[in-house]
Amino acid sequence: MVTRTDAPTRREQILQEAARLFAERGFHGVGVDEIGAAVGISGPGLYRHFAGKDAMLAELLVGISGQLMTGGKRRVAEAQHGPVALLDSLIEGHIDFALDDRDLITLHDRELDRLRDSDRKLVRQLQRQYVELWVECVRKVYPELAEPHARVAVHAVFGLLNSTPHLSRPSSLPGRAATAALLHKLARGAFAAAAAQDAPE
Amino acid sequence: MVTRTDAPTRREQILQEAARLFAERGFHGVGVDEIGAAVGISGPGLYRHFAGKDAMLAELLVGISGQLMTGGKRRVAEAQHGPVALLDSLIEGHIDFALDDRDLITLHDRELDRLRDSDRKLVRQLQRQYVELWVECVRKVYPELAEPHARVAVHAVFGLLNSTPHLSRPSSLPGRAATAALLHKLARGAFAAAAAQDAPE
DNA sequence: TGAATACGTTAATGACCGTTAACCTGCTGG
DNA sequence: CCAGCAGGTTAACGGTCATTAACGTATTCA
Repeated sequence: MVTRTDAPTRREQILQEAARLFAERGFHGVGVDEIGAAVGISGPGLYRHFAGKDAMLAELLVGISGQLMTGGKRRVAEAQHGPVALLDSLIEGHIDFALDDRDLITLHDRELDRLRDSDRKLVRQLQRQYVELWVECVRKVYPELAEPHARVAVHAVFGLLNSTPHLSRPSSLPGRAATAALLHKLARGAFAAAAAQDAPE
Repeated sequence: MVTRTDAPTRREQILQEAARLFAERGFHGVGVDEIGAAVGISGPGLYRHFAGKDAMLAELLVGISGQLMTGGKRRVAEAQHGPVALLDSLIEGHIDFALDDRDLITLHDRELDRLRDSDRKLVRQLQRQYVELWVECVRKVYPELAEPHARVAVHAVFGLLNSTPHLSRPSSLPGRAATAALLHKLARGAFAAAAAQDAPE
């Protein structure tokens, strides 16, 4: 992991606050004045940094799917201990993202339809590729699992891993590490069950 | 299941179309004129049936959580074959809902924050009770699972089961029955894995 | 019959909000 | 030293949109 020591640029501040607000109240539910206020400048000042409100959302969503996709590809490339270890690595990466960037995860599947056509296409393409990464890996681990089933299972596990934002604010959570471990087990268990032969009645 | 033979009232038509539109483009992304047009009347005509746009969303969300809660309680009351069968019954009920009322499931965790305080409180309370229903049942099936873990697992499984709206339109799905069966297996597998002792390295 | 009621209509109102215009200030490099 | 740019400001414009007003029509029923 690359840890940054330098201060975030104004642009980055804006993106972060915009992500928080969009996640809280929805894209249309937040005004540019509020986003400005959140970083200490006022409404129209944002236009020195972004072409418009849409552009902020686009940059956020493209950034998210790109990051997921990049991380996934890196893990695939670095895989040296077989498909099982790779699957664990993918799961771990996704969990880190879900736990550390709740706002982005929320936006990711909530505001996609508010994008311009071209941006939406790009994001969807990245998402699809990311899914394919997982599907391929899952099918190597569980060859008996038919492809359409594997795809549904992958989507379902994404839903499972992305469920953390729905938890009442980090209150009585078992602690970040324990939560991550639990989610990991849940995901692995789901895949394993999908692949298992139907149990006799 | 109670099957209705009589035609839906205008009110119900409106609610259904509003649900579809809200799910597609978000509460703030849909105008009252569009909702009206979807049922063949125009904008302000809706005010003969609802106090306002907010009221429609409120009725939808309260209805959803109420329905989930009622169905859950009924299943608990009817349970006669032990906790395992009850858990299966709860899972089955939730899957039916997720597959048959995609729009409502989508709204359910996307637009909650657009509600008036009192309505939001009511919905959240119903949701919490529904979760508790599940948590109790899960803990009977897996007594070794600590309560906070069970709660996280239940939320995660909801995310898993609610993932169907994210699937590209009912295209290459394995068919409704097969999808339901697969989701069921995934959910059971996830719970089982949560309860299993940590596997030795 | 005829009054009330249910269910629409179109036009107007008023608020909100994204965006642009016009203007200001301080730093920075030639 | 001053030109130019980066990064702000407030005020104004224009469109969208929920809601209300005012009005019409058919059905019901006493």
